[in-house]
Amino acid sequence: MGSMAWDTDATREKLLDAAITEFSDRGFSGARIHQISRISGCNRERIYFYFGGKAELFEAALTRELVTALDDLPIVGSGPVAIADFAGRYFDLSRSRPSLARLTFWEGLEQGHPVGAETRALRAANKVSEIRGALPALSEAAAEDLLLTIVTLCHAWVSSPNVPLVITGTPDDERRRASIIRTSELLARDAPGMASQPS
Amino acid sequence: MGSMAWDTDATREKLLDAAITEFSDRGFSGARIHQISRISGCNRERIYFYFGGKAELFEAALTRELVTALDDLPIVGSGPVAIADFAGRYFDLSRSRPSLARLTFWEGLEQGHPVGAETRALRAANKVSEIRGALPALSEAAAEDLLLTIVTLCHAWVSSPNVPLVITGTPDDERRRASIIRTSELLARDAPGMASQPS
DNA sequence: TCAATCTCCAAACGTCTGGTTGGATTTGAT
DNA sequence: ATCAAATCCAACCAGACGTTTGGAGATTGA
Repeated sequence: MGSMAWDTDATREKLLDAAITEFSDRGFSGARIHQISRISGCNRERIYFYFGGKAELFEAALTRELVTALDDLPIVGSGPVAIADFAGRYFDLSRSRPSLARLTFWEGLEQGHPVGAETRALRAANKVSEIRGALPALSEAAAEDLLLTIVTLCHAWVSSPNVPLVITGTPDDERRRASIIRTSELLARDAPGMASQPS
Repeated sequence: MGSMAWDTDATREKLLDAAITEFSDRGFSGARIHQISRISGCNRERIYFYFGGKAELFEAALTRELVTALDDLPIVGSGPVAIADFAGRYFDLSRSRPSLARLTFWEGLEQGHPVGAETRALRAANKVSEIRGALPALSEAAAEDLLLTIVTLCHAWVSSPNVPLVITGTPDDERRRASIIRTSELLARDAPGMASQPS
């Protein structure tokens, strides 16, 4: 009758959420299946039923978190300031959802091969197009380099806190945000026709 | 006098070298004590004799690799070009000894607290002074930000290859090197008092 | 209602892990 | 030759790990 069957989707979601948390905190090797089941409130066995194993769960968690990365961050307006604005919003996103940056680094350090490479490459390419739309003077390669620099700086800030700690003392979010924004703007301004370019 | 009984220092060194390799490759959780003993050629038990345990060996390996980081990389000359040159050499160093960058990220992601913080802070401060010596127009904070940006970009390039892969396709060392150098130079030029920047 | 099906869970399994131990073997000094 | 220290080695330990299993309880269709 009307009453709902088992809420199997909710179980999957709870497991995925817990997996994202645990894998983001401790990486693949450090994550514990027992801990994921504990914080999800589900039984350990459900992981194997729904996902197959630890490795597959890692992939599923990674996919879910990474694929939607650049989506909600359009570049509005045009010119270097629009790029700087985008960088600021990407910084804020990385700050508010550090699992994205951390999972990215875990993936690179532990796993090696990127999951969902095609999808991510596609979204990255779209973002590069957006950048070039806002900065027609930029070459394709320069736009890629710029996006890579912005993403790298934001990710590293949230996932590698001790380098900042050692260099600048107590980390200061606002200050770093301003620095990254400034860097992005300078790079955006550094286009052929606006200044002399490196070969 | 003369010759020593057993070359105990060599044993320590072999263990440390192997530990650096293994920890750099797989991180703390992923590294296997058995593997370290294997590639060092020493017995597993020697690790506990000399270092106490896995955690202490990790600290020792990290210390040895990180503390000497910025030492052999003086800033020669002055002006933005000197900074760009430094960035290029730091890039080359990171490329040729990736364990430095990787261990730094492992430390940040897994461990949290920086090992040898005081020593590293001191050397970083020295480097900041050097930068300011080459660029008197830069404020202390700006010099710190600049150093942090250079180090971050170089480290991330060698330890997080999939972001570049997804954004630019096949990674190109020379191209990235040029991009980081250009970024450093732009940042170095962006100082109060240098209102207009000729290239 | 009955039986089939699905979700969940507790317990168990086999393996691997970091770490320990005791003794055999090597080495240089005396 | 003898001694002591350094090393190796094999076995062992207890705990943690990822994974599997057997069945209990809930749900559904007839």
